[in-house]
Amino acid sequence: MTATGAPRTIQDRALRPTAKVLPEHIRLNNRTLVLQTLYRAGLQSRADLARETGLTRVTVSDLISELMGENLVIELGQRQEPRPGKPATLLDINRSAFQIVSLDLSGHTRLRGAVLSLDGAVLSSSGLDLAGARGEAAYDTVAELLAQVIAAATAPILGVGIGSPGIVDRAGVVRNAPNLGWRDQPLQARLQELTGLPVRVVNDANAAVLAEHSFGGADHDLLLIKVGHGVGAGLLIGGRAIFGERFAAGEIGHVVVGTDDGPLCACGKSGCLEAWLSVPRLTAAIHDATAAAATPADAERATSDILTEAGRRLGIILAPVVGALNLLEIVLSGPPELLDGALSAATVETLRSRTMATETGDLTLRMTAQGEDIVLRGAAVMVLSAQLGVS
Amino acid sequence: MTATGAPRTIQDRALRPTAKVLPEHIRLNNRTLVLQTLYRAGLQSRADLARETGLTRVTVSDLISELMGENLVIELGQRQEPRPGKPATLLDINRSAFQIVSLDLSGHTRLRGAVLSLDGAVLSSSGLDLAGARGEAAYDTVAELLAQVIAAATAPILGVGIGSPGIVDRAGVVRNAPNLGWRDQPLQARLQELTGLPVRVVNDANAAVLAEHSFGGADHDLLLIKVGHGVGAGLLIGGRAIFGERFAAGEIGHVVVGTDDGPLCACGKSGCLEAWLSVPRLTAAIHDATAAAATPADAERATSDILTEAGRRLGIILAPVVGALNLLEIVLSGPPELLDGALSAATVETLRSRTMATETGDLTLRMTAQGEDIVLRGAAVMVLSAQLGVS
DNA sequence: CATGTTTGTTAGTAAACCTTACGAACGAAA
DNA sequence: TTTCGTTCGTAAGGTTTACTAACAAACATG
Repeated sequence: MTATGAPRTIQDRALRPTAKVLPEHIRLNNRTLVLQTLYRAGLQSRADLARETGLTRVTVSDLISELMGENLVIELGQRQEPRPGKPATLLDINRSAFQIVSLDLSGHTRLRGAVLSLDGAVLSSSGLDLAGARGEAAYDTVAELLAQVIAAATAPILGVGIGSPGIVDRAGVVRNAPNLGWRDQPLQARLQELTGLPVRVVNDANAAVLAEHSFGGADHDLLLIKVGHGVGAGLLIGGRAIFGERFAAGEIGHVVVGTDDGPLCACGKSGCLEAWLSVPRLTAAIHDATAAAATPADAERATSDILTEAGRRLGIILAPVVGALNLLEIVLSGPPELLDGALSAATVETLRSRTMATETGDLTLRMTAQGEDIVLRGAAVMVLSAQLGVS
Repeated sequence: MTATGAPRTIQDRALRPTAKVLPEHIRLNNRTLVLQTLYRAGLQSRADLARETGLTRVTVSDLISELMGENLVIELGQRQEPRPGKPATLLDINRSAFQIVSLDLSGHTRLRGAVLSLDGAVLSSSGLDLAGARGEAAYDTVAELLAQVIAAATAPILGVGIGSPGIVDRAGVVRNAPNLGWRDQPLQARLQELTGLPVRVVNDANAAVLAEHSFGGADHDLLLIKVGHGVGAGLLIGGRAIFGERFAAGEIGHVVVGTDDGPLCACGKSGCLEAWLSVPRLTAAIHDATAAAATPADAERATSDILTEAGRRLGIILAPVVGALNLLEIVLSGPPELLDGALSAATVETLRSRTMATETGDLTLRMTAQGEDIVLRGAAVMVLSAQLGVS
């Protein structure tokens, strides 16, 4: 045989096969493919799904009957458009049959929880003050909030998604979360045991970037900067979240910015990003400047200067990341009154001036449209992805 | 049904299914799995492969007979170890049946080519001076070198791998390579047409990082910095190369370092990484300092200072990337007399001092062991991956 | 009212892996 | 020397999957 006759691999599908594949895995893949297609577009007939997925009508029918048996898909009557041929039976995900429970543990003092629809809409929400609880007390507070939210659900719960600050591994163990006083806290396993529901625990910034991807119309490569009590990042490359070898990807709060020192940080270093950009630092600086200002105009100018400098610092630290990953889309999440103005303008300006113009010409930086629910919705995406393969 | 009864997906296998799967895809996956297992470990029996892959002996036998029919696998007699039972028939990839042709176009003035074995060993190599050729003339030079190397092969050629400087897209079109005077040069398609062989063209730094991964024992997450006439990076996350949305990932040469200006760069900005770190800049600076030095000791001290500062600059620009991606392994490729000493020591020191110590404590930075053949071997990895699914 | 089109289903086929069973070849123990 | 248990590779038959082909139902249109 000739060399050119050497076989092509499924390289486009998965770079290297890491496990054997059996016929039943085919079924799972195609089943999920159909579910995903239905989830994204909604209201389609079996024939539509066949055309969209490339499967035959026969196979789609078979998969749909399986999904209907599990109450995941329902028929919604016949299509009304006047067309030749037998009218199509419209299908959709049974969007009201299940609900998702999400918790956001990233608030410095207050934990939030919500019941969400399968579409990611917040149906009801509640909160609980952490009241300085740490360690096991913090866990108890989380469990109490979770019980509250579960009780508020009005349909079977598909699963529980939780966005936690700190370093969270793939098994949902919170390796380190200083604010909650947790080290190696097996939150996912404990809550799964406690509730009997499927639970997924992820880092809050990673949850946020998933929400932006699924509900914010973001592209496959996306960097989300979450500014709050601390500063963290969530990174999506090729539609996949990046976790890092020690699950600490996105932990850029304590990376030093620039070569001219800067404010002292709680971690002991000078000029960390968090020392420039965290909400407490910014509000304190603005407060001080406003108090010292002679006129309202002076105060406004001083405020703008502070935000511009913070934005510039963010741009300085992001420039190498944007260059190395060739990122085109950056999203900011946090208080819009701080981020959405002089700060983000300075960040874009700094990024453009410090990277190759030809590559960053179409770089976009914007605020998230998800508002404060971004972590809750991202945690719901994790549940959808884990339970249905859909997102 | 209950929510917990909702089906699990193949999420661990592939985040979201993007295409239908047919029975024949199973075959391809398992066939590649067997080939890969054999490629990495070598000299195994069918029963060994069955145990290793999880497939049954029956299936492995069937796949092996298919692979033997394509001359990709051969039998090598019976295992000699005294064990109970029927002795095993040892198998291996037919490593001498095919060879790989690689080109490295990243040299500023000289193009290199080589014939490699399936194991990535350089069997013979040759070179051709670019002699200032640009555009179509540069293409002709590449084609001439390729013909030379192909003629030197002593077995059927599995494919041609090429590492090119500049921005290369997934189809092997060189979007922009200033040194060669190429814009939107469809190098892969042209050379494939010309030679009738499968051709893969990738960016030189991306090829290098693949070589380090496959032959250098590197982990799944890896950043390779290639220092030459310019400075580029290749990035591997989860064992997959990162290309970027505009295929410009790793183009960090013209990202500005620090907040204190720096040398003027050819691109017009001040303080670009390339202005600190490229080989021409370093050698010129060292030359000047040596000439100005009063004593050999002064010269040595000045040289060390220059290299230390360059290393510090590299550390400054890598710190945000290392933090954002939680990288633990960085490899340098380039002239060891410049990189392997004060420079890399300063880079590690700077990285440690500018990122979270707890996360970068086990960060390693080292020179590549691949030497100057790194791009050639990486290009060969591309061929192995594309043609056999093996690497 | 006949015709063509579209939908969803039924029946049968091909491909892939699996389980079960078997002969061949070997070491160890009776 | 013979018997037994082990291991290897192969053969036969079964299961799962999706495909092709064919068809009835339901509709629009000329």
